[in-house]
Amino acid sequence: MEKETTIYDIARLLNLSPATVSRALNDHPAINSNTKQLISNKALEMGYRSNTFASNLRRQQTKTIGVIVPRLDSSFMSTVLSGMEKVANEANYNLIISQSLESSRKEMANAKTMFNSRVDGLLVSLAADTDNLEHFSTFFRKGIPMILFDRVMPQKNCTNIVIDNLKAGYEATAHLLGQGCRRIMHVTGSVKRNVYADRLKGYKMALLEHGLPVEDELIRLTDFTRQDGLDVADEIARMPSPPDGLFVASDLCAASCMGGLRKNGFSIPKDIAVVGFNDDPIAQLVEPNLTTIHYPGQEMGEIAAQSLINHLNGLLRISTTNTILLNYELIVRESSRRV
Amino acid sequence: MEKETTIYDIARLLNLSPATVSRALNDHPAINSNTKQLISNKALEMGYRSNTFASNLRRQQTKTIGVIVPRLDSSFMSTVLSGMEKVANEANYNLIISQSLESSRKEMANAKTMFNSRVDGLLVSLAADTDNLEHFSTFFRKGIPMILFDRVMPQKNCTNIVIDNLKAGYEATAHLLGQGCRRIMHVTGSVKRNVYADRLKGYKMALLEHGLPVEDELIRLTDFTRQDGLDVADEIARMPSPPDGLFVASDLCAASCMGGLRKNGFSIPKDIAVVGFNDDPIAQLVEPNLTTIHYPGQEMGEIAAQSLINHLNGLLRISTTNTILLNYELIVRESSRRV
DNA sequence: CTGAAAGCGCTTACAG
DNA sequence: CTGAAAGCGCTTACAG
Repeated sequence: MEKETTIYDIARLLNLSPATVSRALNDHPAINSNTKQLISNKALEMGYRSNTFASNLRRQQTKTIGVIVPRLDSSFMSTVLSGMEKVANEANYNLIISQSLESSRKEMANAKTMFNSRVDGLLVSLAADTDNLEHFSTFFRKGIPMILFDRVMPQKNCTNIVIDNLKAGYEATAHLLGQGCRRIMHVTGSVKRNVYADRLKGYKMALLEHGLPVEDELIRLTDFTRQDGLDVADEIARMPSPPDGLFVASDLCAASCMGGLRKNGFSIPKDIAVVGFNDDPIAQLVEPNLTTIHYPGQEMGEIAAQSLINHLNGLLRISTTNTILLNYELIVRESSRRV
Repeated sequence: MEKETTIYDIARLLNLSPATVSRALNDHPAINSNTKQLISNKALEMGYRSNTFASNLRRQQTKTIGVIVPRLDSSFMSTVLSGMEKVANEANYNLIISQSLESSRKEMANAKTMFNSRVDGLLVSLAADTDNLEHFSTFFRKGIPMILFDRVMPQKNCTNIVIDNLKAGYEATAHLLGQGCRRIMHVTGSVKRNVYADRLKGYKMALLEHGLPVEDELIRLTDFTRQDGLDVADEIARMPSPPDGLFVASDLCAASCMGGLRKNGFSIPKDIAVVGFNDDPIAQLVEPNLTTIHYPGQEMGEIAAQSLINHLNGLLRISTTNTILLNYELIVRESSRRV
């Protein structure tokens, strides 16, 4: 194992001071450009690589961003992370990624780990049962910036990055109404989370606007598991007057529900039209293809990471009222096309 | 922003030396247990957090593991990463994750970044078109350990973690034969990759063993895209004597192919029985449910990370011949059940 | 069982 | 435009 070259080695060989070498390597304006050239050539030649730890220790920053997500193994989250990775990479930041597995307790533990890793900033999407942001107070006190994305919560000095879930929920429901549905069921998740609460509100708003009643019987709170989808299908089959439209706030769950409905003899979209949410790959793989809301995961990840990095570089302040809304899109496929 | 407490602060308040505080905090055996107690209480009280950068700089290690995968947004890879994260987290290692997007060029760039980040070790699954491991030679030279998983390549001093893809491919094909199929098509990916080459070998072996010919017309090399699946379905529909069995080395592609086949009037499994690979969630969401090979992603991630960490801690040497084989399982569902 | 001292590799305020 | 010097916060060989 060969020894690492340091700026001292370069300095010695070039009869310069380590200070000058350091400045040149960091493209400091005060250094003569010939000297810079000389130094960077030598550095290359000697296979020099900067020691991040020494630099971080000295600069008192880590060049690391912490990411806490509910789960890693979802198609949506993968695209988000992919976007974050891209941006962070380009800006020479590293990502520390951890998952809360939808548990507030694990989220707290993760926050603690991130704190001890001294991340420069935090990118968080909340677990299903998180009630408040108390466990992030250590970050707020230290002035470490945090951005919430997708599953957010209003918080002073904390940018929220979301789509307009209310409007999306409204559009999904309105679409079903436009296809002639008059009795629409909505399957959603924990209403502690903005994403589900807002979609539900949008659903209700669409119904009311069309003079239809909001019936508790037609609203199901689930965990979006495969089994939940099947259960909902069975329930529907047992109902005296089953719904003719179904809006599920998750594609995966919508897909399993469609399977269950078919087993129960329902024809989709004839008997019951279905709309999902997220535009996961699954939407185009089930039969009939699933109508859904396209959710810009990659973009959301990129924007979240970029905003945080801009803030860290002083290029953008994360202020009190800062909410970034991304565009979504209703994508109509066969599962809901009736007219 | 309050100042960070350091071991000097603790030492001063306790009238001890920083050396003793450092040792106590690291649970050094030579330190009196009362002193340890005293120090750790004080540290807690003062909200002390160890500075990893100073420690890493001094110890000349980074406590960081680099991970390079073909893509982040696959269901299989998510579970692998989830397993790695779990193990790394417990062992106080951080993960730097990057994706090659199936490109050998990007994989080289990633390797370079990892090298400059001075990762303690590397966990890699190869891109589709990678021909050799030259771009990792800097790591080999420096003695930085590397473990290959899933898409591997034989390499001195490099553990490979895989399932027996040949046997799995054989079983998938033998299962179709057992269901009465006599003309089986195989859709696979880049045969540069062991996973696809081996499954193909298994497929051929099963055919030969049953006295059936291996026909080039029945072997398709694809990228496993949705479109590839549809194209294969269309090709099948145009064949004078279409296959009665289909083994696709990817669930996602198998699913889109099933959709295409149905559009072309094929009934599954009656006209054509289908087997996929990986046991992605999609397998249980398509109709009919997809027979597939269950692939232990989470476990693979855990074992890869654990092996690397054990090696770094000197608990296990990654030796020349080290290949870890994980168990897989053929899961029979409706897409292939004919008897 | 505890301490003094050196050093890991950088960066930067200060001086010239 | 360049340098000398201090310091970031830890760890550890050596000494006692």
